[in-house]
Amino acid sequence: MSGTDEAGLPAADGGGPLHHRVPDLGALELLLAVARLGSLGRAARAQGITQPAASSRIRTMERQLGVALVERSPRGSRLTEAGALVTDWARQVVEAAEAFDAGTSALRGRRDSRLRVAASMTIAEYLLPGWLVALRAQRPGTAVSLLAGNSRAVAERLLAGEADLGFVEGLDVPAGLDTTVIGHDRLAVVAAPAHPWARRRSGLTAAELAATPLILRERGSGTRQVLDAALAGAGGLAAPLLELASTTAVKAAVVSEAAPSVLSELAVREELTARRLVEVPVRGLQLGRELRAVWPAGQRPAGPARDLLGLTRRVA
Amino acid sequence: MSGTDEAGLPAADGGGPLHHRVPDLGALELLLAVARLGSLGRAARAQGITQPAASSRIRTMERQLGVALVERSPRGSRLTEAGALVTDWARQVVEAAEAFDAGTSALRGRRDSRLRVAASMTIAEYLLPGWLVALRAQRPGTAVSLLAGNSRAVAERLLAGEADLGFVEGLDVPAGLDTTVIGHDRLAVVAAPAHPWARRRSGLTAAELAATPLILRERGSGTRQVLDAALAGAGGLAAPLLELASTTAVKAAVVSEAAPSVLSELAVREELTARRLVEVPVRGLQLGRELRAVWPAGQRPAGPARDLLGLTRRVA
DNA sequence: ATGAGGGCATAAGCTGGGGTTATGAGTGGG
DNA sequence: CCCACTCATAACCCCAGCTTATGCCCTCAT
Repeated sequence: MSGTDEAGLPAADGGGPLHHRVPDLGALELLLAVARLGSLGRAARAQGITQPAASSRIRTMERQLGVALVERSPRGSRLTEAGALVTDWARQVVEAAEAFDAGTSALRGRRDSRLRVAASMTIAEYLLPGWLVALRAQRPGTAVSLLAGNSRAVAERLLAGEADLGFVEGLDVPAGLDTTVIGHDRLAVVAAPAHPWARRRSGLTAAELAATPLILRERGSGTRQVLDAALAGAGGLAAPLLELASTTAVKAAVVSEAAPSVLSELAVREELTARRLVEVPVRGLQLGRELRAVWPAGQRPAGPARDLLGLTRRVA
Repeated sequence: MSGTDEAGLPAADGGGPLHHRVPDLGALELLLAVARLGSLGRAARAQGITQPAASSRIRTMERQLGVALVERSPRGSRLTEAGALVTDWARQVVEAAEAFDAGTSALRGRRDSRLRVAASMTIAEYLLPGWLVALRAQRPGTAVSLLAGNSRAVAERLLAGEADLGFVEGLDVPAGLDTTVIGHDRLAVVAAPAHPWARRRSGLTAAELAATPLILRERGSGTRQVLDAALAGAGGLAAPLLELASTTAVKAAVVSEAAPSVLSELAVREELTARRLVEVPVRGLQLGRELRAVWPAGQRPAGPARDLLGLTRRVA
């Protein structure tokens, strides 16, 4: 796939595979329950297991992590100081798992679901799972099905009556659809921290960016489309150094190949805060784009589609 | 703890406990390996298991999710379209788990670690794990120990020689320490989507905010400190409606109790994109604060401390 | 005082998911 | 045409995590 080869670099983390050093989801959920409920027994009941099971599980986790997490007393259990910290990190994992669950559930429900959503890749990857978690919290019964594709595919599904609500990023508003802006995204020029551009506080010029071979998604992706348009005035985009199929492959290539790329802000948020990637400012270039909800012209969204639309307004 | 009671509301998600519907970390890692390496067998070897085990595991996962993830052929395996999407969501979970691992490893290493870091709560919760993952990727051998506390505690540790590098947010630069700004954070006024403030596009005035009883962290937290200072000119902060010990408890209370709060942008990023919370703009109020690295005056960071410092520059 | 009740720990026993080895069957390149 | 690679199936094994059954400790109300 990309330039990264697993056999070559042994995972780059500290020791064996991750799941030997991280408790499983059940244990993390249990820990959250203990934090919330203040007692192993109650937490156990909440998780549908017995108290000894919970006790043992927490103990195992403490041994595995080498840290005391809960302070047991005859009147209940409270989190240790370290336990509070661990619990917060655990919550991040559980929330990611919830998003995973929401996303995959939507993927499973094929035609029969009550709300059929079609979304572009970036939105499906980074935004939709969060929305679905929120939707589920608000309207627990709603069954959602998801179809991911580019703008054209989304439009086709909607017009064919095979989807109730769509989400696209990009500049074009497909014909025959009504639309509303739900937020904004921005493309960011990113480079590995070791790349010369990473030190440029002053920023690039648009011409400089246009002249540099980049690592990019393949032509036709929404991201690529916006970039092409933005750089049309600056001499047009240089031939890409590498064209890859997935955003993730691009990110991996940027990190390792030491060539820059342009990616959605949403896609690189994590990498930027962890400094695996660095954003390079570009002077005088508009790389913003609108995130839009779309639906068949005239058919104002109702029912679950309306609920979801309400949730997504004014993001980013 | 807060207003949320598990016995009352049954978890608010779709069905049974999460870990019955989400594959465990091992399976997710395996899926990522398959995506990266293009073959079940290679992925298996990379994970240190045998090919049949990998085969069975992926198959189990496909049954569990009800979606075909990989397309098997005699020349390898490629991801399905759905599989690519699932893999991306899986990656988010695995990355959260990596952060968990990095954080807890640091917590475990007590005194003997080579790099001893002291950090304020917000930074320890939301930023440090990501940095540690990056550090580990860059300098695999580094053993880090972590101590979390408020600004004063961080300063004490550094001055006592019990920590090599510290991170604080807030306005005060503790005496006897050298410091550099590594980024900026911003406090955000947040409310539940149902709260009247959530509809205010025009924004609040500072006086309005000051006059409203909020849900807050207890006095002494860095967040609270900044807020007090910022509202001193606007008549001072009203008596809080509720004072809670952890950021998470505050978030939960905001969602359920329908009273607003003021929290670090870092802490509510997830909730904002999922619209579990809504940010309310405030006119003419400076709620930014600097994130600073600190170390004992004169002792310029060297070795691993220098590495970590290099990683964290210019975040947010 | 003293029992009732909630909270945690320990012990013994079962079960199944996930691992292994061994093998077979399909496909494309030399 | 056979080798080298892929994946699937089968038979077996093991231990993580569950259960039930107990006991101790502490607190609070009678």
